Amino acid sequence: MNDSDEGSGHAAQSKAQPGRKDARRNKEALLDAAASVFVTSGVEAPVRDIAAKAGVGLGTIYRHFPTRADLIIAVYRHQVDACAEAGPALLATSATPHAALGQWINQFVDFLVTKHGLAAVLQSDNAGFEALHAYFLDRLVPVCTELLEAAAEAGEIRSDLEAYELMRGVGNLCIGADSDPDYDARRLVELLIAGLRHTETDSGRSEPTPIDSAGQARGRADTLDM
Amino acid sequence: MNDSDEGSGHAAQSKAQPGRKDARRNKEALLDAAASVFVTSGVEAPVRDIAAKAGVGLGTIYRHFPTRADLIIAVYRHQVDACAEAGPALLATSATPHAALGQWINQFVDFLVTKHGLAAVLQSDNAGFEALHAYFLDRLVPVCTELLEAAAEAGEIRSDLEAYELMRGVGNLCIGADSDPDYDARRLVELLIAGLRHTETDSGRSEPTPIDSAGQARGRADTLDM
DNA sequence: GACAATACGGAACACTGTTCCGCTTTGGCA
DNA sequence: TGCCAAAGCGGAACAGTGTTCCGTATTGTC
Repeated sequence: MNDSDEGSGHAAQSKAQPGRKDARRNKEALLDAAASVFVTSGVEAPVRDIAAKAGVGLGTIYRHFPTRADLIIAVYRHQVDACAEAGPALLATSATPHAALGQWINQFVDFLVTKHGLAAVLQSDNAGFEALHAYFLDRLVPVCTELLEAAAEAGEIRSDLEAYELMRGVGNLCIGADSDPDYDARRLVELLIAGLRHTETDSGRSEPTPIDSAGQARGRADTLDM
Repeated sequence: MNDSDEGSGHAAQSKAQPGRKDARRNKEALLDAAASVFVTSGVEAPVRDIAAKAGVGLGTIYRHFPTRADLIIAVYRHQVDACAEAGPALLATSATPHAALGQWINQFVDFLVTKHGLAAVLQSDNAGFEALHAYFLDRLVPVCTELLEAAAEAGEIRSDLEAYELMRGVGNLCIGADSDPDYDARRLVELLIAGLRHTETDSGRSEPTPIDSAGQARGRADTLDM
C-alpha cells in the first residue's frame, strides 16, 4: 500500500524520486523519529510524540502515513522482509528442515521481543492495525508454510498445523515479553515447537497428542460457565 | 447472582449488607449490564455503554468500581474462583496429575476464549488493567503450581517451568481466539502442554529440549536487527 | 521573478477513561 | 408523620488518544 522503501538510512538508489524534496526529507525524518521513539516509548507511543521528535506537524505525519499502522509497517518493513528472506536461506543451509524451522522461528521471536509492544499491537483486533497484521502475515506465512511442509515431508513434525496458526501463536506468546523479566517468550515458543514434533514412538501419525487420558472436558466450559 | 463484595476486600466483613438499598440495587444493575454488554460488545466496550445499559450515570459506575478493571474483575470473579477451586478437585479425581493439569488448563482456556477480548485485556500492559492481571494471577497461579508440581513429582513432565509463565503463555495464546475462526487457541495450548511432557526417552532430565540441532542463532536477532 | 502545485502546521473533531461537584434520595429519629 | 444530614447520583468537564481539515508556506518550473 505504500512505497516508503526506506526504513532507516538508505542511500537513494537512483533518481526518479517522486514528490518534492522537502517532502522526502520529512518522510525520512519521520521514519527516523518513529524508530527512535518506538525504542524508548514502545510502538504504542502517541503520534504527537513522533511528530514532535521529527520536528513536524500532525498533518505531515498523516499525509505520509495514512495510519499509525502504516508508519509502523514502514519502520519495520525491511526487517520483516529480511526475516522472510532468511527462511529459504536457512532451509538451504541447515542440517534438517526442522532445524531451519527452529532457527527461523527463533529469529522471528527475537525480532518481536526486542520491539516494545509490537507483538501486542500485531494481534490487537483494534481495527486500525489490520494493515500491520496483514503485512506481517502476507510476508511471513508463505515462508513458514514452506518450512513447515519441508519438515513435515521429512517426517520430523506433525503436519496438521497451518503456518497461519503457528505464526499467530508465536506472535501471541511474544506479547508482553519485554517489560516482564519473569516471562520468557523464547522458552515457551520452544515448548510449542517441541510439542509440534513427532514423539519417537508415533512417527508417522498426524493426530495431535491428546493432552490427557481422560480428556472429556473439552466441548465447552462446564463448571465455569455461569 | 454475584456477591462481589469488594475488589480489594478489606471492608468490614461482619456487616452483611453495607450501604444504602438503592446503591446496592445500582451495583447489581451495573454488574448485570456489564456482563451483558461484555457478551455482545466485548470486554473493551466503552464504560458509557455499560452505564447506559444499566440506566445509571458515569459517576455511579466509578463510585462502585474505581476502574474499568475492577468492574471486569467483579463480573468474572466467581468464574475465576470456580476455576481456582476446580484445580484441587481435579487433582483428587483424575487418574494422574498430568490428566488433572490438562483438564484444568482446558477449562481455563474455554473460559478465556468465550469471553470477548478478555485474554487480550488480561495481558495488556496498559496500566489500568494491572488489577485485573493481578487478580487472575493471584487466584490461579497457586493452583497451577500445585498441579504442575504434582505432575512433575509423578515424573510426567519437566519441572523447569514456573506456573506463572505457563499461565501467561496460555493466556497469551487465547488472545484473539474469538473473532478468528482460523485460529484455534485450544489446539495451540495442547501443543504447548504436549511440549511440556517428558519424551519417552529422556524421562528424568529437566533440560528443555533444544529446538534445533544447530541452535546458535539465539542471543539476539542478528540478521534482523538494523 | 512569478505563480501553480505541492506540502506544511496545528486547530478542531470524535472518541476514549476518569474526576468532580451540585443536586436528589434515603432512612434513622422525633 | 415530617425532618434533614449523610449517602448516593448524574452528567458536565477534563485529559489523552487517533484522525481530519484547511489556511498558509514552500518549492520548483517557466
